[in-house]
Amino acid sequence: MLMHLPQVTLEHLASHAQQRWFNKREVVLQKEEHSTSLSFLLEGRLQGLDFTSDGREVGLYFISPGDYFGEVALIDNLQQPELVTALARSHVIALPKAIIRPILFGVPKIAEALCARLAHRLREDTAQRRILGLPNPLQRVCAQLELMWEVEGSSVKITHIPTHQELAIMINASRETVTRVFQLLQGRGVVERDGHALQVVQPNFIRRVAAGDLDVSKPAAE
Amino acid sequence: MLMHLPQVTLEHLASHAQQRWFNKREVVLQKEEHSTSLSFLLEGRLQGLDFTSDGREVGLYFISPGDYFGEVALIDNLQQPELVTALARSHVIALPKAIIRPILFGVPKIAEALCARLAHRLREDTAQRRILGLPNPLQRVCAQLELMWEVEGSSVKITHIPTHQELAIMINASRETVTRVFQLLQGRGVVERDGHALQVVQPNFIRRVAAGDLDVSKPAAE
DNA sequence: TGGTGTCTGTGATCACGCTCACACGTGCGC
DNA sequence: GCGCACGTGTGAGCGTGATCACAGACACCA
Repeated sequence: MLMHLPQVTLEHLASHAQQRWFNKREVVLQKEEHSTSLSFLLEGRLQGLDFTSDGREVGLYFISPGDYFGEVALIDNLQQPELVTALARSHVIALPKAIIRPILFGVPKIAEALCARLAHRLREDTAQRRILGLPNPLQRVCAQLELMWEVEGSSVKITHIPTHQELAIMINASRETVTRVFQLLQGRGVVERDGHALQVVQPNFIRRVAAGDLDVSKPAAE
Repeated sequence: MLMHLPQVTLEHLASHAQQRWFNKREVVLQKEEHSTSLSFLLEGRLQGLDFTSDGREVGLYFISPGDYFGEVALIDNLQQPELVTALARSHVIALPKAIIRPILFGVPKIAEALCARLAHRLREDTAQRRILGLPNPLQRVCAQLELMWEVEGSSVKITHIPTHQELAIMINASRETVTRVFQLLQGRGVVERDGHALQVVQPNFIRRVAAGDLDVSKPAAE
């Protein structure tokens, strides 16, 4: 996004940037706080979350290294709409609002990149909403995994796999149900736990379950 | 949004605009179509919707007169992410992409307004997602009504109330369940049907149910 | 006016997932 | 190393909302 800026501007930005490490479960952006900066995630994993009016957690999105966040409040000058917390120890760099905001709308190329980023987030939200339409938690877990995995050659994996609880609030399921789904998937050798990563051994199985093509109960195709 | 344009540009736009009426249930924007224009709703009501991978409908958002839509595909030059259909006979005006796009990023004020609009949609999506976190359909219906109602003095109402089916897909419930909820609300005099409008007689009741403060079963405060 | 299709209303059934309750494992900090 | 807290695993029970299958209401059009 910042690639279109002249060198001198970049140095200007860099001199005002604040970097900081956040521990797991630490709050990176507080909800309803007044926006003070635009933040970039360099390393780790964050989760945007919110609460229902009756107090239960709702997972909104994950943030991976390279993404920036906190744009919404920066753009409309209103309060931060949701909470952002660290799922793992994370390295964040923040550009003060006063420095970055004039640039966002001053340089057309940047404004366009910003719009593209917002459009992308809207598409992601829609994808997430589609998952929530799935009737049972098994399908939802699989669809969520499909959204998160990274393909490298023939290997499909998810690094920094969230906890069952963190997944559960993304897909409107209870923690126990997510656990049971993982038990099923691991039992069939569809996925394998590997420290903080999850190896997806049979991506097609996941895909078919998510699409509802596969009846779960019997067909253990051993 | 277009208020910042000079007169001559407005006339230029107007001369290329296409207006059209859509009947109820007609498709206004087809999913995965290539974007050709930016559209404005002048009159009526539209719904953005999508389908899960196993084929059921998912309601995403409602569009009211004065809103524009189809921006996402216009911005990122990809396919239209979701379907838009008419819930009632609707009047739509479309500006061809070739005409409007250069202006969007050429005029800083416009770019800023566009960003603000996208940020607003993200906030709305979050609000909708919050609703989906509510545990039971009664709460979700009430929360949805709260999102949609318009306050005018002491009267609270929803004009163009969607059908039960259209509401059901917004809040992940079955049509029958929505019907039963309305039966309950009408039976207690909380809301009243008035042709295509819905009078909200006791907004506080709705609010309290949505927040989970109210136990539904007994307290008919007659 | 009848006729057709879309909406709404309602009962009966049943499986599914939430909740609660508790045990186990394992990592992490001290 | 031990201890504690967090994450995971698992059972039993129960409520609730999806589903199916209709009946009735209403609106719109010929």
